[in-house]
Order: sequence, then structure tokens, then C-alpha cells
Amino acid sequence: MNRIASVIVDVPTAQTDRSFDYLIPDELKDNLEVGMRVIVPFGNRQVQGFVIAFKETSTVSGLKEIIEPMDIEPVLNQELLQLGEFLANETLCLKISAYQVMLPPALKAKYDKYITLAKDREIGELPKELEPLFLKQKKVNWKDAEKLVPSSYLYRQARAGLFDVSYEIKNKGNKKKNIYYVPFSDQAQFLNKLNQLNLTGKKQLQVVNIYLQDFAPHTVKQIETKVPNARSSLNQLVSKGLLKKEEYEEYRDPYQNKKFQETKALPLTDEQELVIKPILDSIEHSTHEVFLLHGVTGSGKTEVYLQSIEKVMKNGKEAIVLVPEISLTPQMVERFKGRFGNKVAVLHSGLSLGEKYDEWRKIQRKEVQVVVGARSAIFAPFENIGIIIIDEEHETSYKQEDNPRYHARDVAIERGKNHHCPVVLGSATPSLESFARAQKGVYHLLTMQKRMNNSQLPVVEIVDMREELRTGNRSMFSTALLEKMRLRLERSEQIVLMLNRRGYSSFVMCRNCGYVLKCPNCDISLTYHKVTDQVKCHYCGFEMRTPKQCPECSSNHIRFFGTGTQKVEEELGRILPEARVIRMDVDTTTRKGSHEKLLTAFQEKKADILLGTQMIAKGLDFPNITLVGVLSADSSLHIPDFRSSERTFQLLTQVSGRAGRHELPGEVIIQTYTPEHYSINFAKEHDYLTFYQYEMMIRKRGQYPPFYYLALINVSHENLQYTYTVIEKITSFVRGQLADGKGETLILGPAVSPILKIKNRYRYQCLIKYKNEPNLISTLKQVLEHFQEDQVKRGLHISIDLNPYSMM
DNA sequence: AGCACGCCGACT
DNA sequence: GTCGGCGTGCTC
Repeated sequence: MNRIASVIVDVPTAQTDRSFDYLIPDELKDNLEVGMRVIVPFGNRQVQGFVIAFKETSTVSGLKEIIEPMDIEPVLNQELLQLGEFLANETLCLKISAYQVMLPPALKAKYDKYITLAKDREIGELPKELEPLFLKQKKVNWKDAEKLVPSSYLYRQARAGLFDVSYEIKNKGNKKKNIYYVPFSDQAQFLNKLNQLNLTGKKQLQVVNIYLQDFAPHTVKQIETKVPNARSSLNQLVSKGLLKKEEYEEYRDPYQNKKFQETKALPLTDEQELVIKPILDSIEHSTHEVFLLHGVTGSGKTEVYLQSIEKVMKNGKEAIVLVPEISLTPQMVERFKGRFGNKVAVLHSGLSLGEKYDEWRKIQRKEVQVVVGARSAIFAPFENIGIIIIDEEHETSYKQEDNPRYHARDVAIERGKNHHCPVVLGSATPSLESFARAQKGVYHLLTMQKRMNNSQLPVVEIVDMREELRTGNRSMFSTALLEKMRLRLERSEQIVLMLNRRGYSSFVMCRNCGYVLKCPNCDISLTYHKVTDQVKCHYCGFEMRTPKQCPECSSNHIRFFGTGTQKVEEELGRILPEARVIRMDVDTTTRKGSHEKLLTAFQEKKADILLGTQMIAKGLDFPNITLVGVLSADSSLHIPDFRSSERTFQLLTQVSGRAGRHELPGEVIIQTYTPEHYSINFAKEHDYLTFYQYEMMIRKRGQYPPFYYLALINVSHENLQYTYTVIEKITSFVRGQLADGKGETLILGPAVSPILKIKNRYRYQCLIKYKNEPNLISTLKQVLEHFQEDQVKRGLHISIDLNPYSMM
């Protein structure tokens, strides 16, 4: 019984996207579980795989045996295995990719290829170049050998029998282990043994004294702080049987050096009471329900989350909290750690591979009950989830932009169903999709309209920059904004300035011939970065020295147009020299922890102005901010994407919410060249509902979500002609399979992607709009299958995104 | 993905 | 005739 295991192998292709059966060797029978990773023979090599099921018979004869398990306990539980199937179906990804995405990256298999000299062959038979390598070690990394001789030679000689080739799976995420010296047995026996031994060594006695005091495990390092060079004495005590050596797994705790202020549950406002009641009911009765918590900025959503989680923990269950890119909001971590202490694991992209692995292990070992994290934390391997919370549910970072292209919200709801628990989506500006569902009664809508501390929403003023230009103000600051900034500086209150464009200028043009510097790899103009005197491409990372002469006409009238954060910083230094400015954008926050450092500095009032891109719009809660300035609301408005109005509204509302959250009242200035735009005007009024209704009307007219579902097929290749041929074939195939025009399905394309070329690849797309299309998934799978070969051999990329969030 | 098998052209 | 090019198909 159970002699056979079904395994999904780590070979990411469509042809191998199914299970393969393997015999379980007798010695593994009791130690192998579903959900473990194993190493299996596949073809003539070894690969990693996931055991997804056991069975007694197989339709395949001549099964091979599993070589060995990689885990002591399963890394995926039953629910996650099933969730993988769900992901593969819903996002058209390979099963193996679905499973990989659920694990911390440290557990992803990496293979190394090695060659060894075959038996009865001599080193002398090797070419001279390889000799030193083989003299040093028996097993030589293929990549190292490849650097010295052509790989064709290696292949030929391997076939001819000079080398044996082997594969080794290297496990990146090594557990951080420490060796501890532990007193042998219990205290009585320890003393007993000590008396028998009659120790003479001075150092040994010193060491024993330490153990007599605390009777606890110590590392060599710890002992050596009291007894220098104690290593050999410790080892002697081990050989005498008084101590024993043990390896303990040690966690790298990224927050270990930080003190968290302990907090208690705060009394809830009437609104909060009203809102939390149905959530607590759902927790109590273990019913799955999706709540949309719509609360204005500063209305105290977090306290509702915290107290819901408290209830869940009291019931002995676990909680998952998703926060958009958490490193952005250390304040959030603080609140959770402060309330729940070491019961919280934190997972986000700012951690190292090892740190992520350690946090994940705490979850796996049930040492924590709460996980706070970015998107992928939705796969936390809990087994008894009592609530899932997604804060800032409208954030686009919850959608993963490469395979598997999943949305954390969908996964959360699926897991909520599995665990019969509530899912809470919170936002001041819910996505249209979610709010529409709440309106239809699919989600349970909960509303909070008042700010805590009785503070008022800030007064928002729109400044027409065309008017400014007419009155002769050519600076990037309107008179109104500048005046209000001066006032804040006088009163030593703080200012937040947002400009959604990094770098110095947005494009570089020759005034003589009109030539604009473009990226050689992408269809995008280059951005000037003054600090390094370089021009950079923000899509592929291309950078070069700024040319002194125009590459087209050789004139030296090269000028910089448009405004980025760097230029604003420079300008601020000129017009408000007394102001201390912190600039925060991708360029100043790449280093680990730099983000937090900048924010802390601002919090400690070491600066008057925080200037940044949209990354400063979220989550900041500093009482001293009384002015928010949006330098140009237009940059996010004119992106060719049907969601650009929604994003602009969300961004403006979020950033406005940074002002006047506490005692001091806040003010917001929005500068724009299109002051009549509805996104800007409804944001000014803090009127989500009217914005929602207006935008819904536009979506209905444009046949966009939430009225239609979308599927986007994107094709890219180095050759323009070939790319077009492929997308044309795909589009006409899809037209034939789906009810184009007949039912409520519309197929648009082929069309050029909004950015024709990125990283030297031309891009075309086809957009499918549908309401109910039972053939969709199978049709798209056929597309992928049909072009599978071209993808491998000709370097064609086809991506299919169901419910895309970026049309680029 | 990685590898064997197998069918065609250019050489000892 | 044979070596080696890379198109095709398979991996429990």
C-alpha cells in the first residue's frame, strides 16, 4: 500500500506540467509525506519535485524510485497543495511555478552541474587548461570548466567517457545554526558526575562554574566573554561526559535590535464598534465572509484589524495581514509587534533570503500566530487561519506582474473559503471592482466616515498651473504653494511634497534639431540624473554619460525638459535655502534599511520637507505634517490605461491623508494643468462615492472592468515582423474559438503595446473583454501549447494575464 | 530544461 | 564511408 508517489517535477515546461509516478523505497516508507520535496531521477539526471499524492497502482510500468527526500517535514500542507492547483488553473501557470511561489525563495532548487574524471582515466589525458582544476579537486563545477575550454569540447568528451557528469542540488537557504554546549542530563546528575570526576584544570573549573550558575546551554562565544580561549576546555568537558554539544537552529531576527513599545487595545469609537461587530461575529461562528472596510484616511482601520486579530488569537487561530510593500511602513510593523510581541512574523521584500526563510520557519513551526507581510505572505503555511486582512486593498502591488500572475485578493478569498474565516479588505479608496461587489452584496460593506481624534479631513486647494504660467510664474512651485511652505517653515511644521517622477528631468532634447535622447534598447526617452551626470532608462536600466553634443546634429544646445525629484530638490535649495529636505525615491532607497532611516530622520524632525515619488503617499502618520503639496497631478493621469483616473484619485486621496492627522489641521495643494478633471475634483472634495459613480459610468461606456473581465495576451520578440506574425495568428485563432461580437465577448487587436520596445524586444498585444466565456481558459492553454516550441527555440515570449493590472 | 535519436551535408 | 550539424520527441 502507498508504494507509489505522484511527483510534480521541477522542469518548468508545458510538456512536463503533470505528475510523474515514482516507487517509494522501503526505507523511506515511514518517513515520506505528501507535501515534501524529493529528489527523483528524471531522464538521465536528477531533479527536485513535490510529492502531491500517494497511490497504490500506476498505469505506467517500470517506475523509478525516489532517490531521497529533501525535507524532514512537509513544506506544503494539504490546503496549500490544493491552492496550487487553484493558482495553476486561475492564472494559467505551471503547477511547479505555483508551488515554488508559495515557498520562501531560499527553498527554491538550484542545480549545479559537475564533472569528475571517469574511473581508469588519467589527469594526463585532460587538456592543459583543465589540469589545475582537477588537481585541486575531484569534482569540478561545469561552469568553471566552461570558462577554460569550449562547452562543445566538454559535451563531446563527456559522451566519449572521459568525464562523468553529475548534478547536485544546492540548497541556498542554509539554516543558521549555532553549536551549543549543553549540560549533560539534569542538575542532580550533573553534580553527581562533577564530584566523581574531581576536575583539576583551572579553566575547566571556571567553565563549570558558569554552568553551575545558570545550568543553560551556551555557545563558545558566550563562554569566552567570561573565560577567554575556553574552546579546548569545553571540548575536554564534553569528552569527560559533563557537557554535550548540540546544534540549535538560530533565527536571524531583523527586528531583534529594536524595542517595541508595548500597546494595549484602545477604546473603540462608536463607528469602530459598529464596524468590528460583524467581523467578530464571523470569527466567532467560523463563517467565510468578505468584508470591505471603507474608512477615510485616519479613521482607525488598523485598530479594528488589531482587535479582530486579538479575538482570533484568543480562539487559538492564526491571522494573515497583508500590507503593501511593508518596508514602506515600519510604523505598521511597530503597531503589530507592539500589540502581539513575538507572536508576529514579518515577511517582506526588504529581508535577505535567510531572514525570509527564518520568518517562514517560525510560521511553519507554529511559533507565531500572526504574519504581517507583503503579497506573498498570503501563502503563509498556517493550518488554522481565523482571519485574513488586506490593508489598502486597492494597491496594485497585490498583483504579481510575472508568473504566476496572481492577485493576493483572489488567493485570500480562496483561502478564506478553505478555512471558513472572514477576509477583510480595507481601504480609504477601494478599487472599483471591490466596491462594485460590495454594492451588489457579494461583499459585506462596512463604512467609517470620521477621522479619529476628531480631526478634520484637510482642506484641498487646486492650483491651475496654466494660470501661473500666464502670470509669469515659470517655476515648478505655484505662488500659493510657496507661500504656504514659507509659513510652515516659520512655524516649524512639516511639509510633504510629491512628484511622481524620479530623476532630474523627464527627457533630454536638442534645441537645435529637436532630437530627443532615447534608450537604444527601449522605445522610451532617457531621463537625466544630475548627481551622476548620466542619462538613464527607467525600464531596462541602461545608462550612459550625458552627451555634450547632440548625436544627431552635433550642436551643443542640449537641454533638459520636464521635472523630476532631483530637480525639485535643487530648486528647493535655491528658493528656500533654510529648509532641510529629505528626498525619497527609488534612487535614494535602494540600500537595505535606507527607507526606514529617511523616515525616522523625518519623524525626528531632522528635516522640514519630505520630497518623494508616490512611495511617500502611503501609511505615513506623523502629527507634525500640516501641508501636502502635489507638484503635478497630471503625470499619473495621462498614462494610457483605463485605470489611470482611478489611480490618480487614489493617489491624491492617499497623499492628502498625510496632512493634519492629529491636533494640527492640514492643508493640501494640488498643482495641475487639467484642473477640470473629475479625478482631481472629487479628490479635492474627499468624495469617494461620487467618484465611484462617475467612474463606473465611464467604465460601463468603455466596456471595462468591473463590467467586463479582461485577458491580455502579450507577445514579444527581437524581430518586429515575426512578433507581428505571431500575434496575428493568435488573435485570429482566439477570434475563431470565442464568441467574438456575437455574445458579450470582444476581441481587440492585434495592437502595438503602449511601449513598442523594451529591452530590445518588440511587443504586441491582443485584449479580450468578456463577461462569460467558458472556452476562455482552454483556448488560452491551446495558444500557449501551440507556441511552446517557438518560445523555447526562437526566444519568443508569450504572456497571458487574466485580469491584468498593467496594460503596458 | 537537457539529452538521445535520427536524418542530412562536408570532409578524412 | 564517417563526423557532426541541429530538428524532434521524451522524461515516471
